[in-house]
Amino acid sequence: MTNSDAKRPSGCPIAFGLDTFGDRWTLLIIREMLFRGKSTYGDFLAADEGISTNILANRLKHLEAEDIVMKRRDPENFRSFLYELTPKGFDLAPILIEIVRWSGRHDDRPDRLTEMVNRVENDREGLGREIEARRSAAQQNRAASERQGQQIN
Amino acid sequence: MTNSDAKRPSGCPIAFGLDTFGDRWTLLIIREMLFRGKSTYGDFLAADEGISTNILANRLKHLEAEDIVMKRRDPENFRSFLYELTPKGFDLAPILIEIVRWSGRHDDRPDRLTEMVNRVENDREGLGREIEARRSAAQQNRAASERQGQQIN
DNA sequence: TTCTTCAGCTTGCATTTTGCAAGTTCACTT
DNA sequence: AAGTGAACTTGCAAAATGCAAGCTGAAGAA
Repeated sequence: MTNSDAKRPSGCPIAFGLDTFGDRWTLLIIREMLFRGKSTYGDFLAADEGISTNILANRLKHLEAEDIVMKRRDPENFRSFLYELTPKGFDLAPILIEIVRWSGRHDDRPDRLTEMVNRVENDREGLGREIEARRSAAQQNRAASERQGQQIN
Repeated sequence: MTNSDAKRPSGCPIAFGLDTFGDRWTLLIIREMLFRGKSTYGDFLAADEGISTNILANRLKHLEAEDIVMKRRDPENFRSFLYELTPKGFDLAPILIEIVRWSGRHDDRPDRLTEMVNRVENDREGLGREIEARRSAAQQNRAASERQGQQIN
């Protein structure tokens, strides 16, 4: 789906955002990339929530079409692919961080994990640097791929 | 749905948030309340995106169960109801604001409306005050309702 | 050079969720 | 007593999701 065939062409930026990443899985895939440095199809399949393979394939295709992720061959393992966030994808970080903060305040289940919440509340700078590092690494990779005219399929 | 019967009990705060408000309609309902001061079932039905009545009823029930909205009779029109955000609901504001900012940066459709984006980028303080005003008005109303032991159905 | 494995999908089908339209209830209004 | 407006509820068709099984193409093993 590109921007022009949005399901809800209401002009509202909230609606636009939800049309782009507002389903039950997309932000979890982004989380894997942004906060956990994951990058392969198998990584995403292995995430705790158990996304099914057809949905994952569908969402990755959608995210590529939206220019939120880029797919390229893994230069170290040529039968695998790497999915990496674009700048547009990295820009989703503040949204995810605010979701983490909200959940940290309002999830009162006894067994909730607080690692990510603690990170966001007590080491926002460190987290920011980590994400920034991933962002510039991704940029290096994009540049390198372009230099090599790298094939994608 | 209460916190304890989450669809994805992974312990991740992102997953928790998505289980609570991560469908295609919930945040649009919240938007009507938070940014547009809307409060009735009819208001929500009339929103641009055209939510259907059964889905709306379902989501409002869910939001009430999650303590994100409260429902009470309209004291000025006793056959109508008012849906108002709780503090937990108001706390969603930063998430919506970050979605607006992201869309402002990345929605490049020619006909996109920028009113809300402009507001967020150029009058964040004014917007903050407006939301804060709604929050304290809601608190007054909750207090008043409790004083009167107001019935809800 | 064929055989196996691994990563990344695609396909088929049952279940669930969504969307649309029509009908119901209850509190007023006339 | 009949009518109207607001807030739902119900029934059913269409779409999305979830699960399991199968396919494909690159690498490494035999």
